[in-house]
Amino acid sequence: MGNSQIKASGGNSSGPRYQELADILQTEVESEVYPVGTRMPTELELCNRFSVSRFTVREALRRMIDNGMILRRQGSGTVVVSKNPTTMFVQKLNTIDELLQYSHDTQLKVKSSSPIELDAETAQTIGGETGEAWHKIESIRYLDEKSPICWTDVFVRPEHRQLADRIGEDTTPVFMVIQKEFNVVAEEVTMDLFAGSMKEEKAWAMGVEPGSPTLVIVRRYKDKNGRIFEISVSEHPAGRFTFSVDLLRSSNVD
Amino acid sequence: MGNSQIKASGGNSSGPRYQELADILQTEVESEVYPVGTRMPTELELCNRFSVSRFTVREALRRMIDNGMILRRQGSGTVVVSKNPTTMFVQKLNTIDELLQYSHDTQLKVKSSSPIELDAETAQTIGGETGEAWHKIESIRYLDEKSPICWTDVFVRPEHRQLADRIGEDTTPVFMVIQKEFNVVAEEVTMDLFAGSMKEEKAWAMGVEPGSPTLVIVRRYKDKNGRIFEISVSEHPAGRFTFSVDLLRSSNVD
DNA sequence: AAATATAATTTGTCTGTACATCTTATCTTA
DNA sequence: TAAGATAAGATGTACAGACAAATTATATTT
Repeated sequence: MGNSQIKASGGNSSGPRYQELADILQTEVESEVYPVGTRMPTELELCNRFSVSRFTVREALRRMIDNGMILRRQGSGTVVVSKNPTTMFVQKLNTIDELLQYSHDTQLKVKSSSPIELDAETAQTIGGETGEAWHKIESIRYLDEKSPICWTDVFVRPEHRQLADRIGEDTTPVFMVIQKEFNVVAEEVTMDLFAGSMKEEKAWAMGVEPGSPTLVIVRRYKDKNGRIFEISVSEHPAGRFTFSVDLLRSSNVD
Repeated sequence: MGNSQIKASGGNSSGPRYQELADILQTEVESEVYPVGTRMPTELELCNRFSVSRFTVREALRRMIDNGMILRRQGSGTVVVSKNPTTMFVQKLNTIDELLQYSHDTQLKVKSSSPIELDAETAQTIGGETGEAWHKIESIRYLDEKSPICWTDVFVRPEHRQLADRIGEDTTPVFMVIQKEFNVVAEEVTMDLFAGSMKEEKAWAMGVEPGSPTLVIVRRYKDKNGRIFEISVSEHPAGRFTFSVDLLRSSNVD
């Protein structure tokens, strides 16, 4: 009748029961009692083994899902996918344009806009195929009239070239414009950051000596099929821009 | 006796009931029925209002916790902390040393180790107070015998200076050594990346021309009290190191 | 009036039951 | 034998009840 227990938390030692259970199961996965790739016991089996209710078992397993050790599918069962708990640090972004990290009142001015086929060097840096057809938009980002922050080359798919006109109208990031206009969603964004030196033709526009140090940031935006729909290459002269990453230890890791 | 319901999922339309409920409450938070800073109704009140069990309510609220809209404290209640669901992109790190992004077989060789008081310039770059007492460890990271990757200055608290001897013994990252030896945990890691140029005294050690471009990475490790227990400043000559960030759109955002 | 004890409130943990839904194995039939 | 229907098994959703633990409000005492 659902009221046979005497004390809810019979736990004598530390925290809640499901946490104890999660710890035990976690240890067992680590020591390969349940090797990666195999199936874990069913909920009912765990209930019997530990003499707890399904709630407690599920609560324990939920924690193991959160740190990426197991994977569950309705009807099927529970499979071990990783020996050691993943996701130790998480970077949270509150708004979508924290991705770019430029203050909201910077402005992008388009210098040129033309279709290109990737040469070997460009293909290398942006991570594409040589000869691939893209549309290249050269632009400069300004803090105000006379303060250029960075030179940015934006590469978009030829079928999206018409958005070049829209850039600079407001402060909306380019990939946001694409998302809205062409109904694609950035599921994954990859960023590469490395040091470089400014080439002559860009140097004068940025007001620095040719060959002076720059922070290069390459951003690749992928849709849900893994297809890259935008690549941007930004070159920041030394002293004008700092890229910050803030990582928090994920709380749901014990 | 706990068996009065006829159908478990009375949901006529779409998904599970708790998801519907979460959607409704989410909309209400967005439209400021429950403004940020105020308290949401109690579980029991929500149970009555929607004629559902506590399970369903808690399951709905769990989702709102996950996307950072609400915050709950036992005994107290539920407070709204954000109007719009946060965490749009999440960076997952599988292992703790993915933070450093050096392949596991690189080696750190200590050049010098001495106590210092921060001068104005150093205080600025590492984000500390001028005159503060730290222990500075100068080192170089090598891929192999003759291939230096970067110059790294590590700053640790004076009380942790003895670990300087341990560095380079194995491939364990410095902050991991501190965590083990002194029982502190890195709850937050902040990284700043920017462009710089290599100073003369370091340039010859790295085998590059003085003033050549570098990628500078400043890492700050904080414990649970927000106290910084390690700072490292790494300077990578151009072409030897790329820092990559991979962001995934968080799934639990509807 | 201030400090302390008590009660009420609210979320957290836990059990038991029941049915839904998806998956997989088994059996049946063409 | 292969395709399709059936049954069994596993996880998902949902209900109701009970006690635990933390917080807050109330009453009591000094």
